[in-house]
Amino acid sequence: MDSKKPGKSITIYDIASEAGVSPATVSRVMTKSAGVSESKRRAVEHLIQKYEFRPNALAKSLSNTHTHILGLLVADIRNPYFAALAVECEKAANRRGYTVMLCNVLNDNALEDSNLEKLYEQRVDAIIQAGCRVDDLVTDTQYAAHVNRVSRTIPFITTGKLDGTDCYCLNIDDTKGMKIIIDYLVSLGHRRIAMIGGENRKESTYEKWRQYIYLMGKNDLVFRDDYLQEGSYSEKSGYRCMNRLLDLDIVPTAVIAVNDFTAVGALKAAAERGVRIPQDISVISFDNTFLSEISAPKLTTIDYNYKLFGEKLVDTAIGAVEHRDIPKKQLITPSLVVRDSCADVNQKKE
Amino acid sequence: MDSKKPGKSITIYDIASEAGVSPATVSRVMTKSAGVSESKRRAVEHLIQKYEFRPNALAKSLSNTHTHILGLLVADIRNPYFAALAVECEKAANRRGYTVMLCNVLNDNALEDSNLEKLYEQRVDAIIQAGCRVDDLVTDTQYAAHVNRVSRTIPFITTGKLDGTDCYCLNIDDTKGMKIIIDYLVSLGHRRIAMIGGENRKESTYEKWRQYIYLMGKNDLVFRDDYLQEGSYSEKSGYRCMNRLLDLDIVPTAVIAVNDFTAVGALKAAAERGVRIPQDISVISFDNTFLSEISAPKLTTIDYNYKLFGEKLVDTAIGAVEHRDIPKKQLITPSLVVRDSCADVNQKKE
DNA sequence: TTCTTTTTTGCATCCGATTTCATGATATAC
DNA sequence: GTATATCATGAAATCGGATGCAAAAAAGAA
Repeated sequence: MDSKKPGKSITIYDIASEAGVSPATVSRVMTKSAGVSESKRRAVEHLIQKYEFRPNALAKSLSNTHTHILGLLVADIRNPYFAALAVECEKAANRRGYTVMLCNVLNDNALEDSNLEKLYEQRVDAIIQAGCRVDDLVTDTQYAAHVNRVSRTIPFITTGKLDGTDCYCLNIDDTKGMKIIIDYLVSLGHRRIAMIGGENRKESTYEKWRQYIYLMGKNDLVFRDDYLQEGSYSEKSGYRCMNRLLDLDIVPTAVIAVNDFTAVGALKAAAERGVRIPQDISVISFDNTFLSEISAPKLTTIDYNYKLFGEKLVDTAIGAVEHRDIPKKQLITPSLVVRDSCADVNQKKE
Repeated sequence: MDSKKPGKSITIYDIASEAGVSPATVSRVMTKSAGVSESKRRAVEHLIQKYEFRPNALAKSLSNTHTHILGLLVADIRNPYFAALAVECEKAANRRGYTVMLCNVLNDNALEDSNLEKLYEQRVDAIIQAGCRVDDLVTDTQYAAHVNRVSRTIPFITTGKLDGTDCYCLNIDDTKGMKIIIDYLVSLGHRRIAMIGGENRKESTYEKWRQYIYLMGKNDLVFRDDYLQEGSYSEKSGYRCMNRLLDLDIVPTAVIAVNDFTAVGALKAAAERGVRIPQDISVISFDNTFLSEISAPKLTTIDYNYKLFGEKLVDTAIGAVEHRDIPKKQLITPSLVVRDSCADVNQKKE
């Protein structure tokens, strides 16, 4: 039957008995705590090497009530934005001796709830939530209550706002991001600027729109309702929105895409209709995922500084775990990455 | 100080004492095991509801020696291929009551080793490894030894081959994949077929090349050394390889890219030089990630059936955990997804 | 040498579940 | 009404480490 799969792993008790010491001493060696004589320490260490002993993390966590695991809930890891963020979180966590436990929400509320419970049952030290329902403009109160229950025992960090809960919020400063974009386009001489993609129920998109409209007015630029094309976050959506813009009587000279996917769709629509980017129309987007590097032309885009973002997320989580005094709200300032998709309106070259 | 962060979660003991029963009874209710009177069961269930009691998974796992967690080591989750696979693994695992613990190797051997140890310390029930060193043609013997030690106690499933270890291997049938491609191109009348991208030290790439060369001969097609352009797996590499092909005296009529990234690079090179895809040259690739959907034109590509792949990976893992009789080697048959990047050579339309 | 002080060491308990086993309570059979 | 089988229940051990505490050993002081 299970001829060779007994595979019981060895324990500090095994080491202890072979070394002729107590399990407590082995434990002290493992945790490098003081008060072990040099001779016994060496004896124990030798056996640890010999058997390649690796302590059972479950037992460890059970006894000292922390797991050194951070739960990370993301909307969908297949989206390069979340993948980039998740990797940076994992790196940052690793550097600090923590592990990340990743769960995908996949736009499924039931799955989001069950993942939340799973992380809770695993007694992760903190939960970081990026995307998902937390980004919705109007907080689902039942969900908020759910989060509140969990966050009573486990620190909760979110990239949304999640009103009515006791969470740490860490956001990208979308207001500033949009301002950087508009300033840049204005500096290139653009006056007819459109914006495509996104859903108004999403906090960050809503903020971008609001800021877009505000800055249109403030800079005395052309604002038309049909220059703000609502959609979603997909390439298809960008394609559709861009086509609608290209059908207008007066076509904009610059298009802001809500994210890289949308921008890629816009590029495709333009290419199909023989509209040259950036000579005829400039395109600029948010996210700076690898898509902006591989698209043709490469996209000028707002970078979220994933490394810093991930690091702050993790630091906030760990800080909360260690009861340090962490601000409840923090903002990350984005920056502009200039590539090839924007041009000066006055230098349209043939 | 920690004014409101005591947050001790409740236990079966708390429930037991309030219900006036023993912890054992509470446990029986939790695990839905038989032998609890209806009255006590209801009393306990009521308290579980009331306090929203969630059992400590650590304690549970410690006592019954399985965690219901599957470790998943991937090369880099930012690569859409791994993201697609990871999500399918997670879904499949969830369906079977398991959780996935994901770790990125990020092309860093030390990180790969430490992740392996971390998963071992967590006592995950099984480890699935996709990409990483396992895909190397020549197995690093030291690494194999390392894996062997872990796989003594934890079933190990890999998408590579990993000679000299006791692992379950689950591969894509690249031989068949290449045959499907060549057959398809031949059916479209192509005779000058090139192949770009990949590294010959990677098992799956090596197999593709070998099969490509073999089928060139078998089908009596044009084979030239410079039609096989070695590179890597990036968009940049595809771009460079494609340019090299376009510089040749006799340009191929079809190009096989080792993956979607490479194909996207090839499309970009072609576009820049005014070469139309697919009218002038057909491009076909492996992977079928979302890139093949958003590229222009959309890519005809080999699909790996991520759902089935993830499912088999997870089933193999769980099967091994449960000591069921699982084949040590399995193959997944890929299929062709026809989109817009290949054309019949005889119908070059102006 | 004897009395302190300091350092080592192990015993025992805890963390929070599961599970075996013995016991007491019920139900069924004769 | 007694004997037997069935069922419900809790006490206690277990999983594998961490750690407070007291005892033992070693080191220092007088």
